[in-house]
Amino acid sequence: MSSKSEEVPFGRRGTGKPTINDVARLSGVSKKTVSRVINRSPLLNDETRRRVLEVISDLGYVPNPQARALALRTNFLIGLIHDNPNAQMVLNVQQGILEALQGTDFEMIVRPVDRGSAAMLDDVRHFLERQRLYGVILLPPISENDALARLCDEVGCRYVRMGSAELDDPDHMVASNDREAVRGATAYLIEQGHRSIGLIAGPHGFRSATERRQGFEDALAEAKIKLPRSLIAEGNYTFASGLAAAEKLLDLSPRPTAIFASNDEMGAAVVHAARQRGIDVPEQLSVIGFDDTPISAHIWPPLTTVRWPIVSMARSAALKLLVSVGGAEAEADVSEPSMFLSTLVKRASVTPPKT
Amino acid sequence: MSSKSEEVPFGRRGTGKPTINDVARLSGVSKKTVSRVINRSPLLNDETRRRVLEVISDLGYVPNPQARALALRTNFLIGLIHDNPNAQMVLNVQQGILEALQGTDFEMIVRPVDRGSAAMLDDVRHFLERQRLYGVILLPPISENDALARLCDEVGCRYVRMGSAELDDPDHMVASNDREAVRGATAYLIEQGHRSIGLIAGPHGFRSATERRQGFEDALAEAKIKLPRSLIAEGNYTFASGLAAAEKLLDLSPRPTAIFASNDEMGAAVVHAARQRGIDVPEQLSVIGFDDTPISAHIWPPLTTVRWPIVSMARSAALKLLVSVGGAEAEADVSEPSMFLSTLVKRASVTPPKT
DNA sequence: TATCATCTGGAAACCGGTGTCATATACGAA
DNA sequence: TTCGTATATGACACCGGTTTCCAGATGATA
Repeated sequence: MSSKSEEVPFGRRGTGKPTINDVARLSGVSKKTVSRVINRSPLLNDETRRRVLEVISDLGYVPNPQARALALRTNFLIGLIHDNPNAQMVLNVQQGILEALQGTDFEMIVRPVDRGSAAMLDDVRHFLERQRLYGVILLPPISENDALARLCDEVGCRYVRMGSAELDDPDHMVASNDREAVRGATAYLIEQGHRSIGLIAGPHGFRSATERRQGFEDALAEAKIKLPRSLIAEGNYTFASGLAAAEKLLDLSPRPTAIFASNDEMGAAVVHAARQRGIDVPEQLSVIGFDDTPISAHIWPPLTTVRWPIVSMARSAALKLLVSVGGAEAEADVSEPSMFLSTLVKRASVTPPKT
Repeated sequence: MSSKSEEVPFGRRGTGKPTINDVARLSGVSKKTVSRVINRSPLLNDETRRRVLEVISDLGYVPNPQARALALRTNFLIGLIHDNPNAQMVLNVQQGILEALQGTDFEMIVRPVDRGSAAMLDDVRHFLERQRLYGVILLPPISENDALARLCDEVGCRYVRMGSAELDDPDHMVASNDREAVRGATAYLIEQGHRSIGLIAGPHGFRSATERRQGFEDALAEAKIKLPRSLIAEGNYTFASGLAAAEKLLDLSPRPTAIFASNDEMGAAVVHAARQRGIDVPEQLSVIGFDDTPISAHIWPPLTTVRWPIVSMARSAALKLLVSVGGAEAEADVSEPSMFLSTLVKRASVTPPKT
């Protein structure tokens, strides 16, 4: 004994857990039958099923996910691939996914990626090929990358993209109607009497940015309001970039009486910049954000914003992936919705302009 | 063909990937030898190793993690168990863990739990037993639950607890010196001339709350300042609870000239409540928060706060779990640090009192 | 040169499930 | 009574690695 082993000991640990063989032996059936019970095969004798279930329950038997993963050539993990800098949004998405996974055997694995990196696609490919995930959910903005979606197809990994507009066929997509929502929010500002409205757009090349900008322009066009280019500033969804953009707009003269920011971080930055300049919000400047993340309710004044149903979208995305599982449950073939509507949340940051 | 299969088709998908057998055949050695190469066994002929590595590289062979997990009786997943409501903090922890896992074969799996639920421990036990995680990281506040740590021991799962004070032996713990940090922050307020300082404490029963409160009391005691109970209000780390607590303190008369909030959310709430009452921060009220989450820099005025090195702590926690892996690397036995120091970040929310 | 310890590498079992296919029983029809 | 035919179950190989155990090769020592 204690003969020095050839190999490094690594992670070995004994496990005293009951296996499918134990269950089979004790209930006097074969492994395969136990497997059938576990997988809810419809071809079983009720009496047999009952007996096996009883033994399973007595033993506290739990099937080994690793063994299943090996045999089925896919594990029970849903991956979340994202490069989103907004913590609240990422966490909301995680929450939505986990809600969907609740009660199933699936778990969630998180994988941030670096859009900037040239090796990004290779990294993801390596990741997907190694892990043999059941499926992945792509969070914007990286979800807008078509090459990534193609890659998933290529390696045979199910995927659902979350987005601000249609990106793909509904089976692979969950989206919100950003354009229409922003149109509505902007129209609200116009209703209130604003005519000089600034836009802090999202970064160039982002679908969400384009959609929101178009919604903004739609509303102005409807009201036949001209939009000088100077009233559009670009940010990249961070507070800091929003600050810079806000400063540009607030230094204009005449100054816009309202600003629509393409997300709450940048909206909060507008409020911040205004305060630094002694401009009162909302008395002298109305502000609307987008997302309805907690920050919008926590700053003063609380931000009027567009509520983006991100948790529901994420839940739906995860459920889309799981469809075709469930087997026996046959949870009706009510397919998950693919399009979600955003709504305007009116808070204190908007009033009619003084003029 | 198309004979209706007995079983549900489930997740099967063909995989055309090279296996260890292919590698063995092509390089003219046995599976075991390939396995030795992969696991960096020191007992190999260099020539053999070279040849095998070449074939591996040619084939683009990647070992199947599911098969390894089955054989080794542990997978390559690190779990993050948390019940923390602060998105930024959870994400920071995820970031730290992922930094540590970078370049290894490990992935991170996230598991939020509900402290309130009576079934919490059973849920976690089930989760750990099923998944056979390599190890888990426990985030506060749930990390302070000793029963949870015992449970990990019991099911044979490595764990590291993150905390605000020593919770356990250093092998299972990464902590910060909250008490001393808060003492310093409070001393700073006292230096500035404040004598009537309010505290918004964390929720009763939380270690972090106790530590921070004690640090606060330490500083006052050192300066021989009496602390009436009315100057202490309790929140539960959320913005809303901070608002209620702040209102209580701000309605006092005489009103405190400074408030220490046990986290940034509640600190931001103090600023918010002050503004609602027309109290100027920092002219009429100084505020200090804790954590240095982004919100502290984004509100106006930016919050002086205690920087909690949460990313480093999380990274260190993950590295602690991975110790004993690495095998050949033998990355020196420099053990990961267990205690981290928090530092005061001075921003605009503190000035000497006017009086 | 004979002997023994040390390397090196292979065959086969194993981890714990699943698929395929064959078989045994039950039952209705010819 | 004799066949299908459907239902219920089992034997066995397989997923892709790791480990045990053993044997041949090598080199040092007597």
